[in-house]
Amino acid sequence: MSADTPEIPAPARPLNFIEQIIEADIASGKWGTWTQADAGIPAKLTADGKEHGAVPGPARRIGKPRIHTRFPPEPNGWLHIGHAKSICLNMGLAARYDGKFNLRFDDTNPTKEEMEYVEAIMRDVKWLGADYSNPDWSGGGGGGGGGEGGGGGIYWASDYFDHMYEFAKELILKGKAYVDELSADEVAKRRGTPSIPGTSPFRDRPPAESMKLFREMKAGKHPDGKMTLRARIDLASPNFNLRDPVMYRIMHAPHHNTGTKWCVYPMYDWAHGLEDSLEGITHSICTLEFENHRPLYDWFIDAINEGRSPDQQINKPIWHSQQIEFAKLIPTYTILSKRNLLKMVQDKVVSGWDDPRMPTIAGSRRRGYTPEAFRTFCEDIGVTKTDSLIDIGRLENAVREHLNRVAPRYMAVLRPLKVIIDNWPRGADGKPQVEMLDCINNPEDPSAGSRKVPFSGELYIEREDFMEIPAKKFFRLTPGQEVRFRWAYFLKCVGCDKDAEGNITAVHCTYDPDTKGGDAPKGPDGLPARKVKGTIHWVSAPHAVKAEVRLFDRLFKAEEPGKATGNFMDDFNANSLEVLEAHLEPALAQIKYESDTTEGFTPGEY
RNA sequence: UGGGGAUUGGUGUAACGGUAGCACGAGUGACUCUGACUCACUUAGUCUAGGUUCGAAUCCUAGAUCCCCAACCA
Repeated sequence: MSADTPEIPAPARPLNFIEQIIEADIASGKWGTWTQADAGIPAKLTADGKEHGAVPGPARRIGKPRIHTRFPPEPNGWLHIGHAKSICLNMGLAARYDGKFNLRFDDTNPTKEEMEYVEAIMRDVKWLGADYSNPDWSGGGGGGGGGEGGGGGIYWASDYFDHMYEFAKELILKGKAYVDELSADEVAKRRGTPSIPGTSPFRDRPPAESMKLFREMKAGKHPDGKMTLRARIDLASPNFNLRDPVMYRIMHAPHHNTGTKWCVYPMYDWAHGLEDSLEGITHSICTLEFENHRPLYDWFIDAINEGRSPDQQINKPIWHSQQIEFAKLIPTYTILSKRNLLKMVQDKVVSGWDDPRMPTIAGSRRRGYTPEAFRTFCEDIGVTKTDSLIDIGRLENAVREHLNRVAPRYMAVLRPLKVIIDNWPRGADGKPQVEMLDCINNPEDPSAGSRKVPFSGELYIEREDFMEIPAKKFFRLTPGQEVRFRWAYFLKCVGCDKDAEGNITAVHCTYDPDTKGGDAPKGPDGLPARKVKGTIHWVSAPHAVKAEVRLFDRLFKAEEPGKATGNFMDDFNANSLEVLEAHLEPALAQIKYESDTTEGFTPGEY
């Protein structure tokens, strides 16, 4: 990174529309540059009330265009793969422009939120690669060589409740907000229609009176639902979000962060822009359904800033972030709405939010998916404003592609069929001799090395790797055909045993000692003397370690569950889980029991 | 019905008045210590109808279809 060349990495693909906006912003200098003061993590109060000091940002960031994104989940459920798209987008932008990325909990509704979710979310965001707490975090990662990003820190909407309350009082004083005593039902009735304006008898209440009532609301003098604070905007607006939206409602409910300090809680529209503003977010990226809220987002900030001037010592204008909307992820063969995922967990049709079949990030992790795969996938599907249905196979492709590159290979037999090598040497006790063979761990990666695996005269192979009467183009084991047992020997099938019902119970083979290691003997020309068309995997029967293996199918049979009937459970796939007793090679079994990182492979865990 | 968005091969996404390209899928072939992977080739598209222009996916007009909005949810 030299001083005189642009820092922004060359795009590996066309810029998406948000990047185009950002490039234009940078060109115009819209958001200014990072200063010594704001390049790191500011001093703030943490959730437990303790203040921690400012953490300085890296020197390299100072003077560069200011790009600051955030991921603002409500902690009311576990993160799913749709959130992964948003996280990858936001942290990717921060990384690309060497800006900052905040994780912020949008915890404005204590009746729906729980610390269990907070912890799960932190785990998942971190796992995806966003080191939000490190001011000098280098995002982007290896391989593709992304830029360096910045951890902006972890934030809570609830930490801003005091600020929000003060701003609300300002709006009341300006006549831009009033306390309304209509019940929820009455508000709904009086909301009007697209052509008929809404009404409220309290709309012209004097500011002083609203102020008194608002203080009483905060002081806990009124029960839930008795009154609200509403923004005084436009009861005739064709955009219903502007028909005097509620800013505060009364909720006598304890909050995981603020305890019982508050009994009035801010609504999303009032809170969200302020959260972005207080954190100095430049680009507030959200999904398409908030497009109708953008005028309101802007209205609130403008309303606060009205009458403020940059020249003043205090009461300077507050930061005004830019909201940008993109289409959320809609994958095939699953559902993503938290409400429905919660229902599946509560109804126990899955084992929990992290059930490996769930479309959650935690479920994906247990299933063996990798963060790299998610990032590749998100790059692959792009960012647009078009509602598009994404084939879930594309995510699975990304996973396979990554795993194919890095995963060590072991052998396991899921549906065993015994193979007996008739000419394999046996000891005096009749037991087959054992030979330790070298098996390559990953043909794609020589540095992964090899392992020793026992081989003997009695093996297991997959049932489907043998056919007594072969189908056309069947290159595996069948009477008279020679195949390679991976990394072992060429074996030729000479027949099979059957039980009284005619089921095949064992296959008999002979082996060729000259093919040890799985290579055909070389002819005089130095080339292999003969070839086999098939290679199959195996485990040694006397050494095989038994394990329970769970095979996961898609949770839903339909491409778009619930589309036809409206009830997504109608498309639930009852056969989504198959439990097998499998036979593993000892090396694999060892790996499994030793490792606590290969969650998706631990026998007996599921 | 009112407001806000969207529409390019089977799917996803570029092209921002100047050759409709890329990826996935599919098909064919080659290669292969798993028929996987990899590689090569092929396949197929601008919602409709008008208009402006030398030239339109792109600009204009009209229409069609889909998504979002009338929680004291986010």
